[in-house]
Amino acid sequence: MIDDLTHTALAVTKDTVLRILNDIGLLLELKGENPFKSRAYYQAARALEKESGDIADLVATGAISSIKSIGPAIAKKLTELVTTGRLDYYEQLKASIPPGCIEMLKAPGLGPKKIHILCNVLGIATLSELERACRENRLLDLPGFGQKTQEKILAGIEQVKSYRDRYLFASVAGRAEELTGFLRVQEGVTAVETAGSLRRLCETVKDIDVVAASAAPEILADAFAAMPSVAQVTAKGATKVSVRLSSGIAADLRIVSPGQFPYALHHFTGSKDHNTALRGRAKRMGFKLNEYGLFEGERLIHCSTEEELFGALGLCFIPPELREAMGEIEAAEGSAIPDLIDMKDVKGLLHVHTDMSDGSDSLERIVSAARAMGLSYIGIADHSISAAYAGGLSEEAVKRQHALIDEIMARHPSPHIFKGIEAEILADGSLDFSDDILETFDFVIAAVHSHFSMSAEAMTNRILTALDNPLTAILAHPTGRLLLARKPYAVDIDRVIDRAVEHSVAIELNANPLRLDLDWRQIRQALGKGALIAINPDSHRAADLKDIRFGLNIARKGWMTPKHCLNCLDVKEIGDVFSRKRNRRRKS
DNA sequence: GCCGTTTTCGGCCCGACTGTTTTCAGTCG
Repeated sequence: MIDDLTHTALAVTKDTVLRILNDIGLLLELKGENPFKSRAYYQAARALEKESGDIADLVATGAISSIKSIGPAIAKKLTELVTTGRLDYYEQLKASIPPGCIEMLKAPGLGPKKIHILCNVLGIATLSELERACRENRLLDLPGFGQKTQEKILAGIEQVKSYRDRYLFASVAGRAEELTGFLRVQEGVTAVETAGSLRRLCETVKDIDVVAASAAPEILADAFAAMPSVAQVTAKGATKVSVRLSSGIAADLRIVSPGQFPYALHHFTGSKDHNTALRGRAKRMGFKLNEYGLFEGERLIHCSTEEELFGALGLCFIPPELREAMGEIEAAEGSAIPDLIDMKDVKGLLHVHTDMSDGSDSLERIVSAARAMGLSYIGIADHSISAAYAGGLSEEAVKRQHALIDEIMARHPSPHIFKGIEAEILADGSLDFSDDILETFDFVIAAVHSHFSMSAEAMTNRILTALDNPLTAILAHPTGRLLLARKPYAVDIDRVIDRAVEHSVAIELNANPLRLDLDWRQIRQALGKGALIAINPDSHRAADLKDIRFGLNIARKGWMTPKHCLNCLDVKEIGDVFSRKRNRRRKS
């Protein structure tokens, strides 16, 4: 997806090349070009992604031309891009399409064809122009458009607008680290921390909040405002500097004295509701709490860390991710803050795609990545036969994959490879492979990927039916949401959780930074009902196994401990869990 | 734009749904 059209090529990495190829595909679609031409660019990106070699070497040696799906035209463009750092064709293409048209793609129900018509017939170039045209009923006369379409587009625009100026945690966390790294080495600085929703590990964030302690605040404020990544300084004073970075996100720096740092860090971490509750507690204890300190009358109660601040209020330390006014203060009072799950507790990863369906890395590469991460097992789960769009596995392909897994395990016993499948939950709740086939897997993940617009009642019954299948071990991404892009489908999640608990089906916490589904609020709810959660990467590249960290963030935010997590079981224990599933089917 | 034992042109992965049509195009996953 095009999110940064101001790209100026510096070092051309493989990721940049892939992004540009995909952008070209998208731009060609928006121009109304031959759809197979744009598909050729998407295919070239996919093919290149699977190549392990360095992109510069592939170009230098001419090996780029021998990659299937990269013909003479694309090879020439890639050579220009890698050797000069710029691709003229791409720049011209970008310049020929209003950025507003690209934003329109984010509205559900609007695709390249319709956008092409809107731009060329009505001359619409921005989202607000499109909104006005809808309200003036100007879409009704266009070929292929009607009342319903116009209403759907209007609803889509509302959705896009509501997501504007929000960012995925994963796309911001790295930038925040760069920023704090830069600030830490400035003159006079004694402490720097990210605060706000980012520190609370929220799934999406509005801006980057940073708190710094410095003996020389003016120098730090100047340095921050002058960072190369700053596009615009929106406010600048002695204690607060606000900027907009060239990537579009806003960043706020608060500068305090070293002695004020723990109070300010706590204050700017929030949440607002947590702060309100904590201030109330302080007041009842005869104190006053604000960003500058904890006071008894005029006297500052000295705290050099957040731990000491909580201690002064009769509480044990509350991890930032729990500060949502959801019972953490009461828990901290009774020293009942749980020992939250961590990467060190994770023994293996399930729900991993390979290049046999829509992943881009081979099984061997994924297994060696898992080995390098120190995992003791990995659970392969490619798409099943009905997921045609994702290269779902046929029965024959399943047999081939199982033979390959046996062969790899014979050579390398560790990590252990569990044979799984991400089976489609069809509209009636049945799974798309027969139970006889499903039984040949170690575990079955059941997933909804179609028919999203059912009624809540129908969707709930559909999922309950899938949970009733004795072979279902895990329910994938239970609400189907895509953060900042698609709302969850209508479903009674309470009943789903109850049934999953009843049948000992683990509920997935999908760690893909776009999904993070089940939501952390519902995780907490599920844990209360005794649910077991599987934190799954749903990875499509070997490198994406590391996305597990985003899932762990959300798990912690949902008060999860290792005992709540399926993949914190060791290889023997989880193998037993899977065996019991298959035995239950044989008995039933 | 890519590909090829159907080989230099003509096809390229597909099924369901929706809204628009009166047999189909666009979108989605």
